Amino acid sequence: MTMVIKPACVCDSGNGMPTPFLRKLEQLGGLSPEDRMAIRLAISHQKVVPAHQDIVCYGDKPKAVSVLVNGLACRYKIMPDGRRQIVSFQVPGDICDLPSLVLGRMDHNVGTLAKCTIALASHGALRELIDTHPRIRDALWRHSLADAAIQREWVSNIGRHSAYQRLAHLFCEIAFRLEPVGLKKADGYEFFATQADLGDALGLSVVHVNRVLQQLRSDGLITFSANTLAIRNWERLQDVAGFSPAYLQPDPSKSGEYGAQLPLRDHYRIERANGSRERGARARTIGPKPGP
Amino acid sequence: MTMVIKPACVCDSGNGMPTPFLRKLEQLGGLSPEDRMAIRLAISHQKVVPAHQDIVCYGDKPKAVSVLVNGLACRYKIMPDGRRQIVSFQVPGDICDLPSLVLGRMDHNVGTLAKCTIALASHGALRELIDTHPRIRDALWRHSLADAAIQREWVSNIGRHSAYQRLAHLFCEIAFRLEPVGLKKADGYEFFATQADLGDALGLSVVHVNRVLQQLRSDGLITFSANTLAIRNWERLQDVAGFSPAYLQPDPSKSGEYGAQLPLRDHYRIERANGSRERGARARTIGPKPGP
DNA sequence: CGTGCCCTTGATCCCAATCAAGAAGGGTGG
DNA sequence: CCACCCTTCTTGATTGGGATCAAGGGCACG
Repeated sequence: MTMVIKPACVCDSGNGMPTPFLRKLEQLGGLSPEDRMAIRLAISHQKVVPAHQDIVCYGDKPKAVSVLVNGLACRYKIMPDGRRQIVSFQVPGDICDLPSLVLGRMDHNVGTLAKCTIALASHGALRELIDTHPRIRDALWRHSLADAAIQREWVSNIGRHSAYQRLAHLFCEIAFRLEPVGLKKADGYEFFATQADLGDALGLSVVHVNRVLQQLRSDGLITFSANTLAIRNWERLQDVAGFSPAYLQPDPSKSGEYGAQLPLRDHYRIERANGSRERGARARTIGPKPGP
Repeated sequence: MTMVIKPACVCDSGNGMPTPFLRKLEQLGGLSPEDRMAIRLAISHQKVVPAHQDIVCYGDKPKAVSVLVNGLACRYKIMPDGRRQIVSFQVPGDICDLPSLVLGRMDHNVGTLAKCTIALASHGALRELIDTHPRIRDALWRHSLADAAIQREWVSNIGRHSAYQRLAHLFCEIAFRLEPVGLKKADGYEFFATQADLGDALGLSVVHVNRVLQQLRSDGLITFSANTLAIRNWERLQDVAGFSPAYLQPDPSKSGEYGAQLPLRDHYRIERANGSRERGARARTIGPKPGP
C-alpha cells in the first residue's frame, strides 16, 4: 500500500534542488549548510500515500513527523454528526504533525486529498536536532507559529466573509503558500481539491460552492477545473478577498523588506472620528457577511 | 494611564500562590524550582491596562512579551470594512504576544475587554531563558501549540455549528481554560464580554446573540448577566456543543491519564458500512449548521 | 440628569442550506 | 468493448437561520 523510497531522493529531487521542505524551512529560518545536512540525515525515508487516506488521526501519538513532499493534504476534524470540517490545507513543504512532536497527542486528523509523497523524520532524531541546532529549533517553532497564524486568518475568513469572499481568500492564500516552494505558475496552480473539499474547508455546502465558483468565473476572476486553478484577475481577486499576505510570514531574516510586502489596503486601522487612542478593541460591530 | 507595580507581587499574589501564568506554564511543562525562579526574574514589571485598549497591534514588533495576569483580553482582526473578528479570548495565564518573540511582527491585535493586569518579560531575557532552560523553552512552545489547537477548534466551531451550538461551545471552552488557573467556580465563572464581543467572536450579529442567549437560558443551560456566566446544566451544555476538552491539552507529564479525560462521545471516527480503512479524509459532506 | 453603552424586542429580508435529480467523466469487470 | 457504478459537477425549487433595520428601556457615569 505504501511503497518505501530510498532516502537519497529525499532532499535532492534529481536536479540538485532542495525539496519543498528544505526550501520552506530555509525561508523560515536561514539555515546553515551544516543545519541542512543535519536535517537530511534526520529524514529516514519517504513513502507514497494514496488519495483520501489518513496520515495521522485524532488521538494518535506518532513516533515520527511527516513532511509533505508532494501532493495535497488537509487537517480536519469530524463533528459529532459525522460532518467534516477541514481546518487547513497542507501543501508541499508543510509538516503535517509537528504539534505531536511537542504535545504528544494529535487533536485532529491529517488526511490526503490527492496522492501524496511523505518524508518521515523520527521524533528522536528531531529532538536531538532541536537540542543541538538552535536555528533548526527556531525554524520549527516558526513553522508552528506560522500555522497558527493561518488558523487565525481562517477564523476571520469564515466568521466575517461571504461565500464569494471566502473562496477568493482561500485561492489567494494557497497561491501565496505555493509560491515559495516553487509550485505556483504565472497564471495559477494545480489544486487537487474537489468542490466538496472547498465546502468543508469554508463552512459551505457543495451546491453553494458550485454556484459561487461559477460567479467567480463569470466575473472573470478565476477558472477552476481539471484540478487547475487559473487566476484571471489577480488584483481583483485579492481585492474582493480583502487579502493581505502579511500573516503568511515572509522571510524573517529579510524583515527589513517586510513592510514592502504590505499592500496599502492592509492598514486596517480604525480611524475614529474622535481621534481616540483606543484603536480597536471595541470596533464597529455590525453583523457579518456582506454580499459580494 | 498605566501604573507600574513592583515586581515582587508578580509571582506571589500575597498569599504565596503562584500567578496564573506560572500555574499555566507548570501545567504545560513541569518546571523545576529553578526554572520557576528564572521566570520570576525574567519578568520586569506589571502594569494595569484599562478596558477597551490595545495591548499590541497588528504590525507591531514588541520588545517584550505580555502575560495576562488578570482580566480578559482578546486577539482580533479588523476586516477591510471595519468590522471586527475576535479570533480568540485570552484568559489569565495566557501569553498575549508570544508569536512576536519568534516571528517578530504581529499579524493581529490583542486588546483588553476588561481592565487587565499585564506582566512584562523582555524578549532578551526570554531568549536567554529559552537557550538555557530547555523545559521553559518547551513550555513556551507548548503554549503556542495549545493556542493553535484552540484556533483550529474555533474554525470548526464557526464553520459547522449553529449559533446555539457556537455559544455553548465557547462557554465550555472558557470554563475548561479557567479551571487550571483557579478561576472557575463550581457553578460558572466571571466573564467580562459583552454580547457584541460574543458576536464578533462567533461570527454572529448582536441581535442574534441576544436571542440565542435567551434560548440557552430558557432551556436551562446557562445564565449570563452582570458579567457572570452561570452554568446550569453542565452535561447538556457540553452535549449540545459537541464539546470535548481534548484540544485544550492537559498536563503532558500525566499523559497516561490523558485518555481518561476523553468522554466517550469524543470518538469521532467514521464508521463506514464497508469497513474501509479510509477513516475520514473523505467524510460525509452534507451542509453546515444544523439547527439546535 | 443628560448621554452613551448595553441589552432587548419586533418586523422584514436575504444568503446559503436543503431537497431532488440529471449530466458528465473515469474506472472496473464481464 | 461496452455496461455499470461511483464520484463529481450542475441546475432548479424551496426553506430557513440569521442579518439587518428600527426603536425602546435600563443603567452607569460625568
